[in-house]
Amino acid sequence: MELNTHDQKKIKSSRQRDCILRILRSTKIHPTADWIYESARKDLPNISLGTVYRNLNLLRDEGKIKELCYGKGISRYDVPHISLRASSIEVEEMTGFRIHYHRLEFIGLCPDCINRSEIPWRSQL
Amino acid sequence: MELNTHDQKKIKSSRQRDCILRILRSTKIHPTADWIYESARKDLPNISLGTVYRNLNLLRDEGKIKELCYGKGISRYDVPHISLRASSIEVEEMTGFRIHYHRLEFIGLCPDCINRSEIPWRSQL
DNA sequence: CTAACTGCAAAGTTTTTGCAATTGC
DNA sequence: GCAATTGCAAAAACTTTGCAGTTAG
Repeated sequence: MELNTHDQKKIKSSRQRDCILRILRSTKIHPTADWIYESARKDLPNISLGTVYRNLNLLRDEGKIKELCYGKGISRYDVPHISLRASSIEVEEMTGFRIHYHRLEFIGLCPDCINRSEIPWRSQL
Repeated sequence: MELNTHDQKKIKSSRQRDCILRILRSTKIHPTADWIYESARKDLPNISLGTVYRNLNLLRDEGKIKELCYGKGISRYDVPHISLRASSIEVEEMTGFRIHYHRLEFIGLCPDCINRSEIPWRSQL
């Protein structure tokens, strides 16, 4: 068994995939596969749900879209803790606060500094 | 149709539920329902997958556990953006930075201030 | 006692996949 | 042309639910 980096098949365009991406880019909600399917059928009445799933997976693998996930499906379970994945709603439920906004910062090295092995932010701590 | 706050049934203990909670509290991974089921069968060979699901939902409703969620099940899709759910790894992939740590803040009203309708933090903006 | 809980199996929901036909390059 | 893509339908994967029997309080 060999790993061949040339195995990746080349992607052709298709009206179905274009339609799905257009739908995703023109909505503010985080639609489900089924919502996308119903939406796409207005343009392409014969599109199938299987095609929607195949294209969503393809677009995800390409990095063009992100797959989010809510409380259904293959779920994993954990005892409570505040993590990066905590949502404002979860924080509200935990604290009784009414959350208005949040701020998320990532601190690290830029690509140049990684190469120079500098740690410029450490002196600020 | 009336909403009766006394409708909530009272919870009895059960060996099955105790076992599930014990498993969750003694592992560092985020197990799937099926992993929990297989794990629980070592103690209770006759436990059923349905019981595992019922108890996980019950414990979630009680707030004793959190349901997490990875790339399967009822998924929702979105075009890329940095959101609360972005992980350090995702940020690294997007930016080329090497992330060392992050900071997450939630800003809002405490329970008392909600009642007094004060917005003390607004003057700081 | 009896309401909550259980195991089992069937049903429900969401996603993937096999296949023959179609389409983009 | 030929590989990528599609529609369709069947299968797979995951979760919920109905029911009759069991159990905790």
